[in-house]
Amino acid sequence: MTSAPAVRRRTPADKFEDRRRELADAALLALADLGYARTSLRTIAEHTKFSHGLLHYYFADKVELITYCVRRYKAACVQRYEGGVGDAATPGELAVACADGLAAALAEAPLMHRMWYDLRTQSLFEPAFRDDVAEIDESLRDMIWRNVSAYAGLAGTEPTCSPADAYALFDGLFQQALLRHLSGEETALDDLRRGVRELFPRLVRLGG
Amino acid sequence: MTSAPAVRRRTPADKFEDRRRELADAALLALADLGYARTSLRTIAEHTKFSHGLLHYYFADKVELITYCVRRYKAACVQRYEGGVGDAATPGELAVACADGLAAALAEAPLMHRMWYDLRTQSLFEPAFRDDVAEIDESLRDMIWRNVSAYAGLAGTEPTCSPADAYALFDGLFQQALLRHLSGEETALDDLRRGVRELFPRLVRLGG
DNA sequence: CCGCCGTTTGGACGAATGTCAAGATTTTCT
DNA sequence: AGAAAATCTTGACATTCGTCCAAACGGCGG
Repeated sequence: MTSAPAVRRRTPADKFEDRRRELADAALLALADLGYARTSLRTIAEHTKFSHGLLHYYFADKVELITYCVRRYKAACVQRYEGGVGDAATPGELAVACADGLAAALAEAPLMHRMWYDLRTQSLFEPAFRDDVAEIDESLRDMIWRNVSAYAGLAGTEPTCSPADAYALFDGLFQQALLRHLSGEETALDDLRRGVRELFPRLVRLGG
Repeated sequence: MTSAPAVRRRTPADKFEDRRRELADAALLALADLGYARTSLRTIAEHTKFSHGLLHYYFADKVELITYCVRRYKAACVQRYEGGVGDAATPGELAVACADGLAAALAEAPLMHRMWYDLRTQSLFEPAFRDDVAEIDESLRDMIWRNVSAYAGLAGTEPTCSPADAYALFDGLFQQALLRHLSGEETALDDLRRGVRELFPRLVRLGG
C-alpha cells in the first residue's frame, strides 16, 4: 500500500489538506476548460506541476476527486455571494445591483459557470455527486431569496413565490444568458441585466 | 474504403435513412440511460441487434452519430409539442393546461429530458453540437411563446417580456423540477404545475 | 446457378483511460 | 547525522475507447 497515510502526525495545520485543495483547484480549471466528459486524470495532472500518480496519493479515485472539486467550488461560490445584498436604498437600486452582479459574474468567469452547469447535469447520472450539488443549489437559492425578500422589503410588500421558484426563474435567465454569451451573442449580457431587473417586480405583490 | 455508398439505387424509399434512424433511436436510449460522458459506441451497439462495427458503416464518426441523434430528438420534440395550445377558453384554463402538459412531459420521460439538458450542456464544450442544439432551443422558445401570447390574448392584454425571457423562465422551472423529481422529491411535479400556473400572470400586463 | 452489391460481422490497431505498486526523493524527528 | 515518515515520480497493468478492415453474409438480376 502506497496510499495516503491513515494518520499524519506532523504539520498539524494540515499540509495534506492544502495539497488536496491545490490539486482540486487545478482540476477545476481542467473541468472548466474541457468539461467533465473530456477531463481525464492525466489532463488534470497536466494542469499541475505534479505527475499523474500523485492524484491517487491524495484521492482514492476519480469520483472522490471530482466530488471534492464540487465541494471546493461551493466554498468559493458561497464566499463570493456572501457579501451580496448590501446597501440599496430603493427596490430599483437593489434590482439594478443584483442584475449587474449576476451579469458581472457571468462576464468574469463564464467557463466556471459552464462547468457548474456541467457538473450539475452530471449529478443526474452520477449519484455520488448528487448531495454536494444539491447543497450548492440550496446556497444559491438562499442567495437569490435574500435578494428577492430584500427587494420586497424595500418595496413595502412581500414575495408572491417560493424561494425555490424564485431561484428556478433567476437560474433560467442566467443559464440562457450563459448559452447565448458563449455562442458569441453580443446582447446576452445586456439582455440578462434587463431580464433580471424586470423579474424582481414580477415576484412581489403590487406595492401600494 | 468501406464507407457509405455515394449513390444507392435500389430501395429508393431510403432503407439507408431508415437504418440510420433506427440506430440513432437506440443511441438516444443509451444516452438517456448513461449520459453523454459514459456512452461509448459499443454500449450504443448493445442497445441494438447489431455489432459495433455497423455504426461506422452508417456514420462517419461518433460526432456525426451524436449530432444526428440531436437532430432526431428535435424531430420527435417539435412534433410532440406541435399540438399544444388547443382549446382553452379562459386564461386560467390555458395556464392549467400548459402546466399539466409540462408536468406530464416530465413525468412520462424524465430520462429523455435529462438527456436533453446533458446534450445542451455538451454543446457548450463541443461546437459541433451547437447549431443543432440552438435550433431545438429555438423551437422550444417558440412553443413557450405561443402559450404566453395565447394566454395574453385570452386575458385581453399583452406580454411584458420577450420570447427569450419567457422561455428562460419556464425552462428554469422545468429544469429545477427535473432535478428534484429525479432526486425523488415527491412534490416536484405538483410544485412545477403550481409554478407554471403562477408564472403566466407574471408575464403579462395587468388586465382591466 | 453464378456473380454482384449492399450489408453486417468480428477482430484488430494504437491510443487513452483509471488504477496501482515499487522506487526515488524530500521532509521531519530524534 | 541518521532513521523514519511523508511525498512524489515513473512505469506498468488491464480495460476500454474510436476507428478501420478483411472477410462473410444475403438477396436479386443475369
